[in-house]
Amino acid sequence: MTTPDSARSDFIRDIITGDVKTGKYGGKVYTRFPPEPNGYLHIGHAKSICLNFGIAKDFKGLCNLRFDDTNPTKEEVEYVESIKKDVRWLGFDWEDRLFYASDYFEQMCRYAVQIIKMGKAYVCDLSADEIREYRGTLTEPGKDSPYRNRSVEENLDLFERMRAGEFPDGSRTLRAKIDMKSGNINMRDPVIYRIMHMPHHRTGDKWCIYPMYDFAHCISDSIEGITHSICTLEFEDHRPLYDWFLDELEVDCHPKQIEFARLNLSHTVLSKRKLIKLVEDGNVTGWDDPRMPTIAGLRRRGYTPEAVRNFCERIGVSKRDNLVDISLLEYCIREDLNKRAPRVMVVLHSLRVVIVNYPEEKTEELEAINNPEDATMGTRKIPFSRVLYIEQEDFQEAPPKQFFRLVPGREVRLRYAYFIKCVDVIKDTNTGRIIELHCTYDPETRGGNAPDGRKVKATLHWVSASHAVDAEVRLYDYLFLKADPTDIEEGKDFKSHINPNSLEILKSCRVEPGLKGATQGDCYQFERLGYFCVDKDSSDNKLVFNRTVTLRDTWAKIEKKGKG
RNA sequence: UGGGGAGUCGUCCAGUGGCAGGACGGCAGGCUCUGGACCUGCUUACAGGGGUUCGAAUCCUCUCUCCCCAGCCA
Repeated sequence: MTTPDSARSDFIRDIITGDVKTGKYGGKVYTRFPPEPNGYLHIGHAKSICLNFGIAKDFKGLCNLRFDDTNPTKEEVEYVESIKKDVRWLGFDWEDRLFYASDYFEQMCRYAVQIIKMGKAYVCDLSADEIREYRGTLTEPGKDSPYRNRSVEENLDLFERMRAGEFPDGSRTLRAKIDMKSGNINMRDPVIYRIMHMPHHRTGDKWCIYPMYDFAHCISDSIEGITHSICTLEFEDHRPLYDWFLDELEVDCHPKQIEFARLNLSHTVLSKRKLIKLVEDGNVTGWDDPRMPTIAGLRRRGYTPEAVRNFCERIGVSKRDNLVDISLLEYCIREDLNKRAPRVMVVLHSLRVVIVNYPEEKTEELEAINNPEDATMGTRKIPFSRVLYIEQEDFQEAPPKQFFRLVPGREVRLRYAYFIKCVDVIKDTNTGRIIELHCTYDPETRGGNAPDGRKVKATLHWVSASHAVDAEVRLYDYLFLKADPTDIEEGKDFKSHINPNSLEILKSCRVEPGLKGATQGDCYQFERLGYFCVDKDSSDNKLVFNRTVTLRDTWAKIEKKGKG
């Protein structure tokens, strides 16, 4: 309990280690992940989840899941369910510690009364606009509300009647009496309760006043016995207020708030507002669109919890503004899938190949390795016959020098099968388009090796035409063309950088027969192409795959360089 | 121009008085029945100026740049 379990270290763990050493909080460590149920979780939340649950684990403490549900106008049950699902999927367990800020409304109300009695809070009749005017600006101090000096009795009475529902929305607020001249605007008599005649997803019609974040959050933390309240940088100047409430209330548990920089990921956006906009405007099909950086989107895309957790570990934690390159995320999923994904052969853009010296009716079963990284995954049989499909881009009639795949007259290997040589290119007489290739095979090279030791430069993936199963494959690309889509020109919005080609649907791909019956979530490496998983739209009649990520593609780089 | 934060390779994170390091990316090789994986090497950074010190990314000081805050959102 004195040092973290793992070697992992960051400035937050350092602070906590210090607190544990000095015996602060009795040497205990207790954290919480406090989402507001007003949207789906995204990879930025994953960073926070890994941090909070990870710290609890490292220090042998606990971490609660708590919904910060203090604003009934934006929050929905759908979101709490999705959040629970996503946290669980990421691999974290809150056990019996599922809480809601709304569980504490009664206690918060008692605390509010206590602060009023101390003369440190008052009911204010100013309108929202007036409060804004009185607040001053960043450079000018605010001025006191005319209601600031109401008597404790009057405040108590008014607050009681606010709670009883006697006043309309927006007519009054309860405010902390702190300092209208503070350089920190959060301390200029912040609102702590507002009137909202609005049913709450958990408390129903019980309340018509709801506490504000600053009041609710510190109290919730305190009630739960949180020791370290970890949040993002924008709450840094809320910390004096967090501490003010807990000091005034003289609570037993006064957690330490520590702020870290939120994650920014290149080529995507991570703000709930913007993500909601993408969903609502139909730029994506929903919160779980595989292009979305949401946990639900990543899951559907084929990301594994291990890869996401690993990513969160690798990006580290600090207080600097950051823009993490999405290539790191891709590296993490490739690293994971390379070890676990069975290999399989699939042709995306098919080109017909006839092996002219192979018997018409013959079919043979060839043995293929399921995963060269893991011998325990065994082998499988794949059918070979006279007519095959290969990838269109694996053949060129007039190739550049570095192209070493199939060309007229050249011999290449069909993976796990035979060496073949292209002897004829059949074209459509009208369009000139290549329709099929005629090749010969060398029977001596069965399995993929030549007894005479001769080598070929390329190995192609293929599928036997008569045995192939049709499938739809969805190829995804970055949602935004620019690394930082929020970096925009005057007068434009983040949508101006959206990638119009972030989704490409391939309707008639040919997959090896063994893939028939693959079920939702199954992931594979399509050899030489990338990692793919079975989408939820897939059915027995129609296979649908999502491309999770391509393989590292050296050839694509060479090609690009040639063009660029 | 008030308050609060932050500046280290292209990117992210370490280093807190003693040779600036790791990861990703990039580049170049090796190996290979996936132009994959794996292996090797290389590239590149302490925002700037003063000062303290035998010695400074680290301490002091001045400056510059960037981010956050004026919701009855969180």
